[in-house]
Amino acid sequence: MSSARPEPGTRQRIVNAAVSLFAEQGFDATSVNQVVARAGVAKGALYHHFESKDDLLYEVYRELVDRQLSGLHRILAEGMGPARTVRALIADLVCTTAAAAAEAKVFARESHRLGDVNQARVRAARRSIHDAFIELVRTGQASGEFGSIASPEMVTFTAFGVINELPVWYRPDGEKRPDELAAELADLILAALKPALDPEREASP
Amino acid sequence: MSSARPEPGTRQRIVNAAVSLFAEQGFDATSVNQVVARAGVAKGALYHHFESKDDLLYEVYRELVDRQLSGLHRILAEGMGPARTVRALIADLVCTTAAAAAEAKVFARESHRLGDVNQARVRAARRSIHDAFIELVRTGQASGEFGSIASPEMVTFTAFGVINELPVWYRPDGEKRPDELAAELADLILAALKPALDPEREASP
DNA sequence: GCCTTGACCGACCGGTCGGTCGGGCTTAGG
DNA sequence: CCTAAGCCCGACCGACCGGTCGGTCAAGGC
Repeated sequence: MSSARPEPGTRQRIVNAAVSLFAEQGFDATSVNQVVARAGVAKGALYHHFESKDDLLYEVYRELVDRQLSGLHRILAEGMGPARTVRALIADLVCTTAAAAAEAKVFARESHRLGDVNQARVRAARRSIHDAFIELVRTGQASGEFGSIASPEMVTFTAFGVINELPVWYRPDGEKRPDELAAELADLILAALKPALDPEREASP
Repeated sequence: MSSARPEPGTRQRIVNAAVSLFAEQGFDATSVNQVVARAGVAKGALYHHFESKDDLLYEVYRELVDRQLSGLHRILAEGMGPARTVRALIADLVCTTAAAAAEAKVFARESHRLGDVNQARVRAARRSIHDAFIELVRTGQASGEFGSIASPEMVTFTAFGVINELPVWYRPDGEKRPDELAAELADLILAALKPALDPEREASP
């Protein structure tokens, strides 16, 4: 009973300590001694569960990317129209990022420190999310539901730009909840995607 | 004569080497030995011109922030309306960032590694640019020239989000020139700032 | 010709880093 | 009770780091 979170277990404690320290100081500036100290374990325990310091960093990335990818697939599977899908994707990404701000901060800052193999893996996943968003905008523009003021790429870079920077300025105790921020951002992006308002075509009554 | 750029001089050579290495590998992962090797000087030369490795990093920041601040003041001094000012600011920031992509990459990634004093200085400058943009949007919304779909803060975070991420995806040999990217981004932001088109109020005939 | 100045050199230093390894403690099977 | 296996401990290692410092050398005033 009360098995909610009695104790995270050694491995998870190490990951948690690493994430918070990496977010505070950066990956290179954090020593493994600091990590094990905060986790309350000895160095041997870390190297029992992880191959290297880089492996530990990769674990952080893997968790976050997995979460984002599963969110993407879940939303795409619902088969909503472009506008509602864009809104849902933004909401999911913003809330996920806000809820894991420390991980996201590390993610944005230290991607280059990953080894070649892991870096390629993370980049590929990242890119698939990116491409899905581009394709979504393109589809909406082709069907006329979206306007074509900006290219799908620019819209996507913009949306992901804010989201990636979110860990920098988001404060959990701020005045706006993540879902409010998400709604506002979605409003902004969708406003920029409003079709040109030339009243010809079919217009309203 | 022909004094255009005969040789950058020792100090500048060190800065250039440092910027490129910091951009490639990150600040911590770059040793001063690597810097002096690429610059083609000895270690003593570096410590003759700079107090410390951090001082060298600060030099990079100072140059970039100075350029951005002077651009901001120049544009604000022209006294154009909100829309044209927003467009000019975005154009300036995008082009500046694209032209100094390596510096901007370092800037975005390593700000936390600066010492307290220098960090405060850089943050203050950064923030003043930020605040000027927020104020600009707020003014435009108050006068009715801009719509109020999104808060000034969100618009600003969005604009600076793309710009800060630009060094990640911008390629000098890409198909779009920086000024084209800037125009497209400005179009996007201004489209999101279009006033609501509710036909009541004064409307057309 | 001599002396001062400052840019630059590079061997060297104390300290810290990521990573290792022999061993202890606990649990389960026999 | 003994054994085996997995988890974990922490003293320790060699490499390398940022930074120092005594010295070299060319330029220019006197």
